[in-house]
Amino acid sequence: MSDRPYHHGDLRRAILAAALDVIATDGPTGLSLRDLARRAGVSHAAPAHHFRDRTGLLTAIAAEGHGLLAAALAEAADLRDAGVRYVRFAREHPAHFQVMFSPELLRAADLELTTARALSAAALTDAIATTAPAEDGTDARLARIAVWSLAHGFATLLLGHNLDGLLGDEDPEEVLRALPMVLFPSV
Amino acid sequence: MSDRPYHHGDLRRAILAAALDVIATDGPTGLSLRDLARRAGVSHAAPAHHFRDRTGLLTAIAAEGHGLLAAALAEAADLRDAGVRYVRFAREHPAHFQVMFSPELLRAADLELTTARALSAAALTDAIATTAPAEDGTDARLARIAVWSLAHGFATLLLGHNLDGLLGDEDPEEVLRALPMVLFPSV
DNA sequence: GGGCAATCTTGTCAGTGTCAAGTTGTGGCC
DNA sequence: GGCCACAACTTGACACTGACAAGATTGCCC
Repeated sequence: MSDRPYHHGDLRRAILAAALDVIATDGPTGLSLRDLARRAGVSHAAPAHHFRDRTGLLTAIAAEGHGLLAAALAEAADLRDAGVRYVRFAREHPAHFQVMFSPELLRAADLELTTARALSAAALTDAIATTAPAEDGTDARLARIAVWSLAHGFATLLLGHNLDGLLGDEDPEEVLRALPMVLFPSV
Repeated sequence: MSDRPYHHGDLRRAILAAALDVIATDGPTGLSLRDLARRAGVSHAAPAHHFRDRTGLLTAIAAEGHGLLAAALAEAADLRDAGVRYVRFAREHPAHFQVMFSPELLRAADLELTTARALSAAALTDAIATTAPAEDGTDARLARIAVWSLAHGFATLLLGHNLDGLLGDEDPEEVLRALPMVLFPSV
C-alpha cells in the first residue's frame, strides 16, 4: 500500500523475529498474526503463506528452538555443564523455550519438529553417556530424567520469576551448580 | 431462553469446573468464555459477572490451585514426601498447575492470588524446615530451590508427555523418589 | 408487600484466525 | 530477449472471540 516493495525480502525471518519478541514478553497467548504482519509492514494474510497457521508459526519456532538447544548441549563438557547450558539456553531464548514445551500449541506430527526434537534429545543423552557411565549401577535413563527435571524445573521457575526472592543477586548458574549436592544428603 | 430458571444456582462453580475441564485437555489457549457460557446453559456475558475477565477467571483458578497445593504440602512427612506430593498435585490438578505457573495469564496484583501463593510457599518452606535443619551447613534456601526445581521440572515434563518414552510403565512417584540419589554421585 | 441489589440477558463493537480469489513480481527455459 | 509458471503478497469476506453498556428478572430483607 505504501512505497514498500511488493516483495518483502525475508518476510519469514522478519515474522519469526517479531514473534519471538512478542512471546518473550507477553507469552504465546499475546501473539497475533495480524499484529506481526503490521510490524513487518505487510498485509494481514501474508504470514499465512510462510507458516500456514498460527500453529504452524509456533511449530516452526519450537523446531528452531530444539535445533539451538541441541547445538548448545553438543558442546557440554560434562553432565553438570549440560544442565548449566540447558538453563542458559532457556534464559537466552525464553520464547523458544516456552513454546517448545507447550505441546497444545504445536503440530505434533510436523516432520521438521519431530526431527529437531530427536536431535536435542540425542544431545542430552550423549552428554550423559560421555560423563557418567553406569559404574555404580546407576541407570543412565534415570540420570537423564534427574538432570533434565532439575534443569528444566530450575529454568521454568526462573523464567516465571518464581525464584526472584530466593536468588537475590546471585548468579543463577552458580546456584544451579550447587543444587545436586544440596539435594542428596538431605533426602 | 429455554425452560431453565433465570438464576443458575451455582454458576461460578459450574464455570470453574468447565474451565478446568477444557484447560486440562486443550490448555489455557483453548479456553473461551463464550464456550463456557454455552456449556453452562447461560448467556455469553454471564461469566463476566463472576470473574470480570478472562484474566479474572484464570486468576481465580490459580488462587484455588495454590490453596489446594498448600493443603497437600501441609501433610508432608518429610522433604522427599513433599516432592512426591507436589508431583501428585500436578497430576491430579493439571489445569490448576498449568495456570498457576503462567504469570502472563494472571492478574499479578490480585489479593486472593497473592495470599494463596504465600500460603503454598510457606507450606513448602515448612516442609523443608521440619525435615532437614542445616546441620551440615546446608542452606535451607538452597534446599528449597533444589527440591522445588526437581519436583517442578519432573511434574512439568510429565504433564507435557516428555517422559512417556523414558518411564515406560513405571510409577512416576517411585521414579521421582529415586532421582536425588541418582543425581548426586554422577555430578 | 415494596424496594433493592445481585444475577443474568440482549445487543453491539473492535479485533482475530482462516479461507478464497485476485495481483504483482521473479526466475528459469526456450 | 520474451514468455510463462510459480512464488510472494493483497484484498475481501466470514465466523468467532472478549469486552462493554443497558435492560430484564429474581430472590431477599426490612
